[in-house]
Amino acid sequence: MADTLCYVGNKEPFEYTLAVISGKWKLKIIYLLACMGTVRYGVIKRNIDGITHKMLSSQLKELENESIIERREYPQVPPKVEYSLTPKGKSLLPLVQEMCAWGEKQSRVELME
Amino acid sequence: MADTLCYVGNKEPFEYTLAVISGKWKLKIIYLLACMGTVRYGVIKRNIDGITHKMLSSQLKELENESIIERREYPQVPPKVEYSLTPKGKSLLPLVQEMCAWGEKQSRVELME
DNA sequence: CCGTATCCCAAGTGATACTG
DNA sequence: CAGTATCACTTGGGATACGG
Repeated sequence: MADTLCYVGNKEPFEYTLAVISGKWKLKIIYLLACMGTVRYGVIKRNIDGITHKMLSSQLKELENESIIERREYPQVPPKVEYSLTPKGKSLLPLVQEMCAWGEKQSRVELME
Repeated sequence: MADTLCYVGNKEPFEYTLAVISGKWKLKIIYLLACMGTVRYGVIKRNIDGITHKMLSSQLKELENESIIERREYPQVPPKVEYSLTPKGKSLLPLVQEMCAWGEKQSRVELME
């Protein structure tokens, strides 16, 4: 089963991905940006149920540090900041799609039982 | 960008997957079982760095409740318990593979920069 | 509007011991 | 060996206020 999966003595690829996407809200943020493209801070906040100001800020900053998302600030008053996926972030789209596909499949399976 | 991803008013598939795989150690456990097949409790513990007895127990139980893994107990002394992926768990393999592939790709990208 | 700092509580987690 | 219970503690993260 394992031959194409297990990197003997080299679990880094999997661990690396895990490190990037783990974080209470990161995948949700990535998913949202994948769906909505370029969006303002407030829009993200309103679309992620239950997230607090503090958590959104910190998660966005971490994703930015990992070059998954891009932060664009407009020099105006009141401030306007938009976030979007970087190329690296967009390269996560297959993963996101796989997650969607799996979730869909499961709901179909449940219906059949 | 969004057409194949965004389920307007229906984020359930993504959220459902998220619910299943989120948990501090779940993906690591799934990955390990994907690599090693059927393994005993103690082997899992020894192969996941930093996990405690309590955490491993609770995460295994949750994954079992979600039908991702199967628990098989042998009626002997001392006890022997083996865990493995269920069909539902195995259906997560593409996701795990995608995570591995992405991690690999990133390490190559970094080398080129 | 967006970001950060501070305070503070409680859920989550570790250590330990006990049971089957 | 595998699992559970208890207790104590750490720390994630919520509420709030202030700053740019």
